[in-house]
Amino acid sequence: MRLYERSLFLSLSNPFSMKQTLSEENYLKTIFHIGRQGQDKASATTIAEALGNNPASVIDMIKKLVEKKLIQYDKTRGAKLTEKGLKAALLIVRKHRLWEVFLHDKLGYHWDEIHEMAEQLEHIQHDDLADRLDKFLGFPEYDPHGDPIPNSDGQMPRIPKKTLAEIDPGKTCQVLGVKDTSTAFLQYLLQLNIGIGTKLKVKSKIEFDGSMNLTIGKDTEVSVSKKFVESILVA
Amino acid sequence: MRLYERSLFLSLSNPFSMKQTLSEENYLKTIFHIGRQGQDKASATTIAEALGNNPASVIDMIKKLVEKKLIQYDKTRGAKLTEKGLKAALLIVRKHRLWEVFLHDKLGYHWDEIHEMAEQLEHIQHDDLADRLDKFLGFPEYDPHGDPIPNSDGQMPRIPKKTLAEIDPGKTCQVLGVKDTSTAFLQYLLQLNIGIGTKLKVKSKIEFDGSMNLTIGKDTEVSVSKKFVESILVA
DNA sequence: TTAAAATATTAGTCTTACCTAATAAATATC
DNA sequence: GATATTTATTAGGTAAGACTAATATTTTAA
Repeated sequence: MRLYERSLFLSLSNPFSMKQTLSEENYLKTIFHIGRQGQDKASATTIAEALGNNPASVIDMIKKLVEKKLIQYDKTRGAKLTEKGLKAALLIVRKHRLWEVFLHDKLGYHWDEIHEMAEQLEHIQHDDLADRLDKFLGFPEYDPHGDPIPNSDGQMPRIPKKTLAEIDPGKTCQVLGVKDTSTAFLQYLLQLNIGIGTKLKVKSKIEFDGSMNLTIGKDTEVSVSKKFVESILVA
Repeated sequence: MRLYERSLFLSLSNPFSMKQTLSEENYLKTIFHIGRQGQDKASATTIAEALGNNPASVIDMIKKLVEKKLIQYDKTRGAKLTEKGLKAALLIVRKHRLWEVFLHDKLGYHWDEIHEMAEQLEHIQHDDLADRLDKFLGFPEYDPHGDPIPNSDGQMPRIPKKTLAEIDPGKTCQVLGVKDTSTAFLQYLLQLNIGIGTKLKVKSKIEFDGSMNLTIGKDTEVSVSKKFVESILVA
């Protein structure tokens, strides 16, 4: 039996859930992502930074989302999604990642080109569009960046937690995903010919600055930074 | 050699064309559709009716579109797309119809369910998304309602002009498309089992009210109204 | 524990894209 | 051609969602 990250046995696409505006959806998604990063709390400032907005604007929206019972908010503890808000956020994430699979697998875009389009596509509203798309794509479990796709009940397979930084010298591992999905990083990976499934051998580790010497695939050798090795998920 | 409705040899997706807002796009699309219906001019009132807006709001937007050189406007002659506006409108129509093909052919939606989703999908912005989608779908020439899809140069195959109303009694014809894409009409057609390619035989024509008796396919007989026969395109 | 720094919040503005009500202009009808 | 009707336009207003500047509250650190 598969391990699931959480047990939320509610259909993400039930017709009773009220629709959110585009802006509300983006806030819910952001709060969801901050919450799941672990460390940070979803404070007004954190949310503002993530969205590139002013904290004052965030306060306005927080009031609106509390009003709509999509989040709980406490000045010191920050924002937290309610069951209803979580459901909405999971549906948006589900749609985002399914569309990324579509753009990558069906239209042939590279993984550094798909994020911006998926940001738009995730807001397309229709009762069973996500489910139809899911079926059409063959019920993928991970998106092209290795991020887990919530299923129609809001369940997500566990994400791999180990980063390349934790691999010992001499060992070989396989890329499962990335923690950083910025265009700059993805294009760098593309240039190095590293994608999901690529085998990496850790030649040596420099304790001084956390950098590593790697063998990519058969024989390409590169030296990469601490930041780099901490952004790659492996098994 | 194919006949094309117009000769506009400009790429619809050139990177110099400025982006429009969602609302601007909807106005351009509406003006395009009114212009191509033939009879009506795109007056403030006509546009307002088509969009379900107030004429006063339309005037505001007309000013904005004139300012942006997307339309020309004359109080008595109405609005007319400039070359730039036409290009923008054709791209929206192209995207709308391509997404309809996707929803119908790939996700298995019926033709009465796809319009609303395509209204959202047509606004997704990316340089070559339409072209990639076009290729993925096999360069379709018509959407699931029989409407022609502009190619990447803005060219469109001629649309069939003959309606069922023009077919003489005793003759058989084939459905090529519909002039009315309302849900009510499409669901009625679905119920009658009429789709693109369906063969219809005109049994008799009632001169009094323009209604007709038809044989659908092999043996189903129905009586349909004037409004009905004028909404079906045939060859 | 108290001052400095960081965060949260309020108040007031702005833009987009709508609206209503009132007025002006064009068209149609007698 | 004068009047009724329809259409166009202006003026002023609203809601969403952003902003800036000013103020209040927390948190951190001396």
